[in-house]
Amino acid sequence: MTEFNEKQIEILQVAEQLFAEEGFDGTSVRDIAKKANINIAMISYYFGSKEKLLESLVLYRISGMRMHLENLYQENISPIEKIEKLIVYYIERVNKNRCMYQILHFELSNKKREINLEAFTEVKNQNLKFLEGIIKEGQEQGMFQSDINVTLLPTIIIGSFIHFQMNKVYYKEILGLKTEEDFENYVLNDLTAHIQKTIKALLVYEK
Amino acid sequence: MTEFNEKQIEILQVAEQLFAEEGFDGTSVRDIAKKANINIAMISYYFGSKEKLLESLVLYRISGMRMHLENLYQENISPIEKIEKLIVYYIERVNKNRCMYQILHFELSNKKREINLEAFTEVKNQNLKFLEGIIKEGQEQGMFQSDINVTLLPTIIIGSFIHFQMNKVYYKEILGLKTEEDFENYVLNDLTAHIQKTIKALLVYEK
DNA sequence: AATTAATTTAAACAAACGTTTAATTTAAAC
DNA sequence: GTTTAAATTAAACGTTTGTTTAAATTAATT
Repeated sequence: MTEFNEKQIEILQVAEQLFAEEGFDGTSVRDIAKKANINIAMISYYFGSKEKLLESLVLYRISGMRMHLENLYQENISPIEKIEKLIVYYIERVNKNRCMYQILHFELSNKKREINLEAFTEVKNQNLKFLEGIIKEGQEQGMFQSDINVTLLPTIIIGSFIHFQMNKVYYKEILGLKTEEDFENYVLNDLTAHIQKTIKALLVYEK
Repeated sequence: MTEFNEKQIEILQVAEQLFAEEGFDGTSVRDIAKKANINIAMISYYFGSKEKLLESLVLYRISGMRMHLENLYQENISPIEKIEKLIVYYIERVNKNRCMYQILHFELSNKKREINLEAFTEVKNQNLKFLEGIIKEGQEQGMFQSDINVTLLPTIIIGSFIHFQMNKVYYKEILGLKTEEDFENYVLNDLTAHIQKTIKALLVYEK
């Protein structure tokens, strides 16, 4: 993969923020150029086109999304504690890459552009493998139930988190979270704890 | 509220599909006019502008989104069965209004347009009230735990569902769902059951 | 110091955008 | 049947869009 120089990374970061806030089609190359303090032509010069800028951005971000779970997997703690930690990792990753997730969320369901998501699929599959390992360990120790749909566990974790973020305005109002800080704290404490509790409950729940 | 005539509803439906598939900014009034077999000027004539068309669309759809839960609430079944049914209702509603949810999901996080979502908030709050009632009933009967964060229950239900829909391509591949029908069936059977199980587990889970 | 390559610029390009106009057709009211 | 209103049309409006050009500047190489 081609590396990006400082100027290119600056453009990528500005583009990421704008694409997330205004959408890809809602952002013009002039908007990007203005915010990044560069000439419009630099976008074509460096990336080829606006669409290829998006492709570069997706590639650039996803390559840094891999979670490093090897250590967690081998830690000498109970499977239930591993699950708790894993959920924190999941949420941290989605939270850190909020903008990219927002962009992907839209692009995934947009019929007019097709972006290569192999790298993203690979990351997800790898995380799923780790999760499977932990679940299996818990099942062997008799702590978790046997009929667990592992594929749908990250669905709950990430889905709940993203839905909460997307409906920020609503949740801020209904939960009485006045500042951005209040919201951020709620996400990292209450919401995370709630998701942890949910997954743990599901793992030990018997019909 | 002003009623819409047949022609207007036709335009609204076409616009809904296109906005969901290509995004608001990715859809031109010419696209809408072409697909609806009308002249471009008719959009301004009927709705004023493209933005006002979106406003009309949101209003038109959300007014029909209210779930009618009065009967469910009074049915002579256990709280746990009520929860199961309620989840089916939730999923049915989101599934039926998939396009609108997709549009809202994007518009909610788009900084450049502000759409009035009072009606949507009202619908959500009302559904939350019903849910609260059922949870309370279950708690009084000693079936549910006492420390339930009711606000975050729909978050899990709707968030998981939407996330699953958004990542359709990925899940179709990983779950071996070949046709659209396979996918739809998985959603209405497996995914729904999984969400039901998750919520039930959470309600009875003791630390 | 001279030459080559890489970067940056302002200007121009055609195409597409949302909206408006003024003329025409259709429907309704009298 | 005439008049008035509503619906529909093609054409044009001024902007904005993404991209390209060719000239100017800066950096790297010899």
